[in-house]
Amino acid sequence: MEYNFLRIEEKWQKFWMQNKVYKTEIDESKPKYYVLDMFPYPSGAGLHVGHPLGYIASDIYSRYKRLTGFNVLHPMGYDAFGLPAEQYAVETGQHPELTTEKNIERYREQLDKLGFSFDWDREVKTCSPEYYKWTQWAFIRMFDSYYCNDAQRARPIAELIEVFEAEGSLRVNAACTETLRFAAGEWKSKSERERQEILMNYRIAYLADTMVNWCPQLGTVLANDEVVNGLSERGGYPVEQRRMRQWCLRVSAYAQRLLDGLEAIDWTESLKETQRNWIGRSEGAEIRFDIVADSRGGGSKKDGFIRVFTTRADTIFGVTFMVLAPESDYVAQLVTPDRRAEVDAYLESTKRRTERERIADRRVSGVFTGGYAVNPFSGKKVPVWISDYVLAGYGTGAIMAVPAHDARDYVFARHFGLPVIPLVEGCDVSEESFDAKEGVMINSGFLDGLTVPEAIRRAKEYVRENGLGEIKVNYRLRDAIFSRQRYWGEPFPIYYKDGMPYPVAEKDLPVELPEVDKFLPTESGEPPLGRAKNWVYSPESDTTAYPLELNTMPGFAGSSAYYLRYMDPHNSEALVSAEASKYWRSVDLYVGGTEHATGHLIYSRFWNKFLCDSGLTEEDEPFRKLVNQGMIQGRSNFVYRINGTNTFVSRGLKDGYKTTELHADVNIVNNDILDIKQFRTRKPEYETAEFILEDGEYRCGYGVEKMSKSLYNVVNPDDIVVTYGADTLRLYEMFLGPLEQSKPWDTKGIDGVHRFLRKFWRLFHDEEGFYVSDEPAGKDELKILHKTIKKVRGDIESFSFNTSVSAFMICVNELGALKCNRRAVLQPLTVLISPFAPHIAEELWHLLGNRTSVVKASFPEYDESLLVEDSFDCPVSFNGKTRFKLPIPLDASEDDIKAAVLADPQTQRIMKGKEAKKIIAVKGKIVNVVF
RNA sequence: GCCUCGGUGGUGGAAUAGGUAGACACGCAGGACUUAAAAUCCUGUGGACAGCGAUGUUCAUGCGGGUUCGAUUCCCGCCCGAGGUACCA
Repeated sequence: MEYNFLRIEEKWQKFWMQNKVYKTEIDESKPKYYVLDMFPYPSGAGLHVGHPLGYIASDIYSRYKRLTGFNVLHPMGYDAFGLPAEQYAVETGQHPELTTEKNIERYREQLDKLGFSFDWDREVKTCSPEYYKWTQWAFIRMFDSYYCNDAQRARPIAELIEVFEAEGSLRVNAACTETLRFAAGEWKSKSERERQEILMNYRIAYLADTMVNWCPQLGTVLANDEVVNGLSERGGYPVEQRRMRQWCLRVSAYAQRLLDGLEAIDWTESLKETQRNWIGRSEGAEIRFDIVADSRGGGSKKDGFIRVFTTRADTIFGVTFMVLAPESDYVAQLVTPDRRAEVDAYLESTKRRTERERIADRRVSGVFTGGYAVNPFSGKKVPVWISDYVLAGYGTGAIMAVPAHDARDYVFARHFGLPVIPLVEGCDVSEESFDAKEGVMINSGFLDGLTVPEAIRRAKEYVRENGLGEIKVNYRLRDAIFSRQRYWGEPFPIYYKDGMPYPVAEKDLPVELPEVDKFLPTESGEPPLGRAKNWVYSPESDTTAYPLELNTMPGFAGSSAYYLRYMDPHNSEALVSAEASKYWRSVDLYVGGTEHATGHLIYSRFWNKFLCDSGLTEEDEPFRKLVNQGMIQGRSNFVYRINGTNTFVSRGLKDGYKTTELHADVNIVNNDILDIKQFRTRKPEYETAEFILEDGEYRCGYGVEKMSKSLYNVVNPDDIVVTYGADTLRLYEMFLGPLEQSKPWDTKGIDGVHRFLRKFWRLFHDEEGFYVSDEPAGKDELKILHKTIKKVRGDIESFSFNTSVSAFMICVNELGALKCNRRAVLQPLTVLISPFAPHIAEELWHLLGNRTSVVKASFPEYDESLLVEDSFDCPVSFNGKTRFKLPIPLDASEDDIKAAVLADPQTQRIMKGKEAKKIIAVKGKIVNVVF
């Protein structure tokens, strides 16, 4: 009987669905295990063979865990809000909900063909109101919370109000935008609006005027991780800096916890490192430089000093000037009247440059303010400049410049002819700065003679002891900008009263996305929600219709807590019930791509920590172990058209001609040989094409590129499933190489895996049909089986699925050679392979006479005693080089082994009568003779 | 620039505690079955040299050193590739 994979796969997919074989419930009698895939954004292009790679791996692991006695939660859903659907809507007028729904259907169809063991009853879609109700709910919790630095956790904002009422803000140590100082009496005398403004300074979800990444083409602001090299991640449009009032999340309050949390989780070192870089902790000192009074500009109103942050307090004696960011508040204090015109011109010119231009064009620019400040260590007066190489958003937006020991300051100093004072003995600063933290200090007063690390420590102590500033830790991580001027996203549960935002009552959630006539901004420049009719809210006992927020939430809002919702997806009372949260706790294994390292994976960890502070989640970290699957790239094929003709020349002959390289659809190329007949049908102009062949064939060139429609290298999983079956596709994707590694898809190797499945099938069949023998298994057969069980168990635990597939192939080849058809061997082997190739396993499992699904079986154990040999083919080496193998009894002593080796005629031939100087015998491993 | 991970046959890749380098598969070559093709099965397959031959010799895991009886594996210094990050003070 033939292996009819199409019939088998259809049959069992139907069976699994109808019987809800993969439905999961809380079961206290079993240990839980939570396996999660990063849910996909359902794009219009559908899945290509690269997408399911991670899903296959996680499915294998889930099935394995189930077979080893775990209650496995393995859900799937859709990250359904997003820009492409909205842009498509703008172009076509179709509601994004419709296109999204259509795409989801298509995704589901494709996924269903691959035999995944998802519990589809738990499906979530971020765009459904039942789901985003809880995104909105979490946002309100953040709005109603502040971060207490003493307790290192979020607390209700009501507690903060109590403190303000009792004693004012002086003893409050909370994460905030600006440190405010007021007494209880002052608080009490403030108006409602003033109080709300003060509280906004502390809320974890807060509204603030900040510098944001504004993308004019997209008409929206973007978070830092959505900007790559000054261009928008989506679309690649220029991004500029703008000051706007936006919702933000106080992620920076969690910087240290996000950093510390990395220690305890099982992620790859490189991913942790990426996050550490992104968080960017640096230890240093914040030092005050007094502004020289008579140089002060007219606009001086407050402090009279400039704060700077530095990690190199030791270099303070080398400060020859200071620099302010153009957007810095200090600018107004320092500009002298005679410099005003020039400074204004400079500020104007920097404002016009986009971030991209600043990066691309690093020419030195700057302007002197006319003002001076005093070095608190040396008492020396230094000029204060403005330049766009200092960033407003990091540290204090002002720096002390030490040109001798900082490359950027050096370039600036040389350009404007400012002095450079070397501070390290023997360093040469004639050509470039000396940035290394090594050497012995000079020209540095009381720091002279200390090494650099000693000097850093000493200088920081001096700052603290003399009240010149404070020792401080700075983070690069900024608060997340949480507003988007878009339609297709979660609406904010916020309304405005007297210009101040208030949260919608919990009972009125979700605030559903309203209908609009067009998905574009309004004529007055408001976001698309400005077009909605009746977009207002009336809180209880107030009949006034207050306007609702016009912005929507960004893409990462919906993906930040979806793993919690899967635990209890239909709960209308809570994001997740206490019972479900206590049982499932957190994700044990998370599989997905690295591209989310500084986006989703930071936001999710932040979101989870916030919910954990409120007692809603059990674990501080959401994803205990994370595996990054590599990208499957496309393998493109090329044809070479001779310039100015319609003649195509084969790869091997193309060097004789001037040709243009064109993509050929990989689906009409086999082993790099072009199907000319099909090629002619692809484009009208190809119909009459001529070909210069080699050996009667047209050979294509190839290259590895991203898998994309426009490059004609997309391979569709549906096509593979039809020709080879889902089990073959699953095995082949795993066989392709290590999971974490990126690799090009090349269909030609798939035959080997398909052949293996047919051989496997044949073990259970003779000419008549299904036949297995009930005779006891032979020793050799059991040994093959148990060797494979041991190998596959180890491989799955370490995610080395590629070598498991090899182990299966070896096993089936060896059993085939023995003509093994014993049930005692084939039954456990069926269970063993079922995580990888579930359809064929299920079919064989039933043919073997089992009534239940193979999912309910137990993963086979191996018997070590069967694997032990009584003798061992010991490799014998001479001077480290292995020459032959000698069977040696395992119980032989080392002396016996040495004697046996020396007595062997082959040894005598190789040594040609020479004396052995030394013999090393490692039992069970090797013998090495040195002569 | 800094950080992380890699570099093994014609190709994808094995070698999961320093111990037979190249498992398994693709491709290729030869053979069997077949009127033929497909499918299937068998054999060979890192390079060089020697031999009719079984076989033997020798070189090989990016390059150069080191530790070791023995290094793809550990250490030092380079080269190359991929990814992350970058006026972050």
